[in-house]
Amino acid sequence: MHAVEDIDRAIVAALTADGRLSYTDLAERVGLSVSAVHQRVRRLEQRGVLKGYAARVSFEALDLPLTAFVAIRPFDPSQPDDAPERLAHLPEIDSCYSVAGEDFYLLLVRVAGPADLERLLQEIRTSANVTTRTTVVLSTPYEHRPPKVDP
Amino acid sequence: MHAVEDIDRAIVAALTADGRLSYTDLAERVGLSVSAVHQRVRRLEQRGVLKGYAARVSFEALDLPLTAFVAIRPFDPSQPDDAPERLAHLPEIDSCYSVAGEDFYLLLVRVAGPADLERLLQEIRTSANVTTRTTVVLSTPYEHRPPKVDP
DNA sequence: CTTGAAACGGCGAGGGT
DNA sequence: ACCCTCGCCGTTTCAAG
Repeated sequence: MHAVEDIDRAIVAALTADGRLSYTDLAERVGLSVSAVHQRVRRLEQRGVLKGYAARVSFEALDLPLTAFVAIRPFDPSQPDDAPERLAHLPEIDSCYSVAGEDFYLLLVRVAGPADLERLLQEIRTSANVTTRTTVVLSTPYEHRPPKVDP
Repeated sequence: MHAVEDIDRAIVAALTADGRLSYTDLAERVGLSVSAVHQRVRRLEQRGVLKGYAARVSFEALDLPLTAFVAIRPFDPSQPDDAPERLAHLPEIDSCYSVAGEDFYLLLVRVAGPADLERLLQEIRTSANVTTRTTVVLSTPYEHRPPKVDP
């Protein structure tokens, strides 16, 4: 997978900050014609550099004000480790990271409150046969910042 | 901030999965006219339920293949705790969570490789006067899944 | 990469239930 | 209050140079 350079980086940076930018705006921002920009975006998409577009939502507004990290490790390490697939059906799980260190996976979860968190933890433990260690998020100073692409 | 319900939930779910859906597609998906959907989306945006739109990028393609979690706590807990602001200038930091538990903050960072991670950790320690405990991410089974909004 | 032209979608006005 | 139809205009998209 090749690196991205020059104008493409500017396009990626702009779309990362505002995924709904029109090709017209994008074109005058990078100094090319609309068609040229359109073509570059399509190439970036089919190369997998741009993987898609998503709306940013307020989890508070969706009644999911409680965020937590859940570190998990297998109850029986000799069994096959398929925790991610076993947990994929739980919509409260935002992300699943396989990590080095004491734990096997780190989950980022979003729930309505402590009661739902308790229910979710029990569900995680029984679904994947794992133990959990949970860290509650108190506030989020910032999240999902656009990566630097200009250097 | 009120809860979101019925049709609005469907709109949010659709835009979370594809932030570039046209109002035409959105309209036939939720069974309303284009104008009605457009109006609802604008209300959701100005109520802050929809906070914006962003392109999803491949961090590998951007030469940031190494992800890690960095737990930090102040070297001197008696000093004012302004770590988030002190670290905000570092573009490698994707997210900053204030957490309960042994640590003060949990950072999600993305870098090009171990050498850059080392540099970043030194920068974090000196910028915010903190100690760090780093967990390297080996792989990411899934990330940023759309929240459930249908029930 | 650019121009140019056709098709499409965004977006507001006005009226109806 | 909410929704629909209608029409204008900007945007997307493709063909040709």
